[in-house]
Amino acid sequence: MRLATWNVNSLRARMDRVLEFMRRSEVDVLAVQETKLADAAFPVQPFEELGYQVAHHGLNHWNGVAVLSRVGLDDVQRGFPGQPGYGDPAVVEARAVSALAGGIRVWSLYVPNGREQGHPHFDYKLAWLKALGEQVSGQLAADLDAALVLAGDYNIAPTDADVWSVEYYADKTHTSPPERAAFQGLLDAGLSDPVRAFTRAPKTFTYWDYQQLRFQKNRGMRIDFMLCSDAVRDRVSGASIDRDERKGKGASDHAPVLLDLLDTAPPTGNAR
DNA sequence: ATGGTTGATGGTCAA
Repeated sequence: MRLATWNVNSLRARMDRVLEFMRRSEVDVLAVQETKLADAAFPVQPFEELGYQVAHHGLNHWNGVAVLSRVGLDDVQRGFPGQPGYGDPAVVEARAVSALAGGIRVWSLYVPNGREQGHPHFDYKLAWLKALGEQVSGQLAADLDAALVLAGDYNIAPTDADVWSVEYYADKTHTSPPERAAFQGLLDAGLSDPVRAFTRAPKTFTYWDYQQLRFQKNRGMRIDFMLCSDAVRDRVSGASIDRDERKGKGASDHAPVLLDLLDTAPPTGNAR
C-alpha cells in the first residue's frame, strides 16, 4: 500500500497537477493540505472517476484538508478532541481530518504556521501541537497496536539539517526550541518518522518558498511528515519525496512525500 | 527593477 501527503496550496489552482499525480503515482491514500475550499466547492467527481473516495474538511478559502482513498474510506473524523481554535471569537479551523483507509487511521494535518515568534498565532501553534500529542498519547495508551499515520504539513523543521540555512531561520518560526519540543512530543507519544531513513541525502527538503529562486537554489525546508505508530512503522518498505512535483509552472510550494507499506508486518523481530 | 512569488480576493492578508 502506498500513502502520500501533499500540501497543494489551493486544490483549485492545482487540480490538473493533482489528478496527473494520482494517475501516475500509484498512491492508494493521499492526505491533502491547504485545499483552500469549502466542502461544497470540493471537486469530488474527478477523484471518484479515478477510483478514490473523498473525505474533505473545509470551512472557507483558508486551510482545508482531505483524505483521498482507493482502499476504503470509513469513519471520517473532522478535527480532533481538544483541538484549539484561533481568533476572537476562537474558531476551530479546518486543519485536521481523518478516516479509516486500508485498515489504517490516516490523518491529514495542517499545523498552524505560527507567523512570528511572539505572535498569538505562535502560541496557537504550540497549543495545537500539544493537544494533538495528548490525543495520540491517549489513543496509543488505549491500544498499543493501533495503526496510525499522522500525515501533513507540520510547519516545523525538526533538526538543523532540515533547513537550508540555520542562520536564516534563527529569529523566525519553524526551528525554534519550543516548536521542536512540540514535534518531539509527538515522537514521545509513540510516533516515528520512517521517511527519513529513506531520504538521508543532505539538503533533502519538502518545501521551497516561491520567492528568491529558492527551489532552483535548493534553499528549502523539510516540514512535511508522515508520522507513524509502531504497527505501521513495522510495515514500511520504502519512502520518497517527489521533488519533480515542485518543478515547472503551476507547482505547489510543497512536494509530495510518499510512504510504501507491506501488506503485513514482517514475521521476525517485531514480537511484543 | 525602490522590486522580491503565489493564491484568494477584490483591500490586503497569509504563507
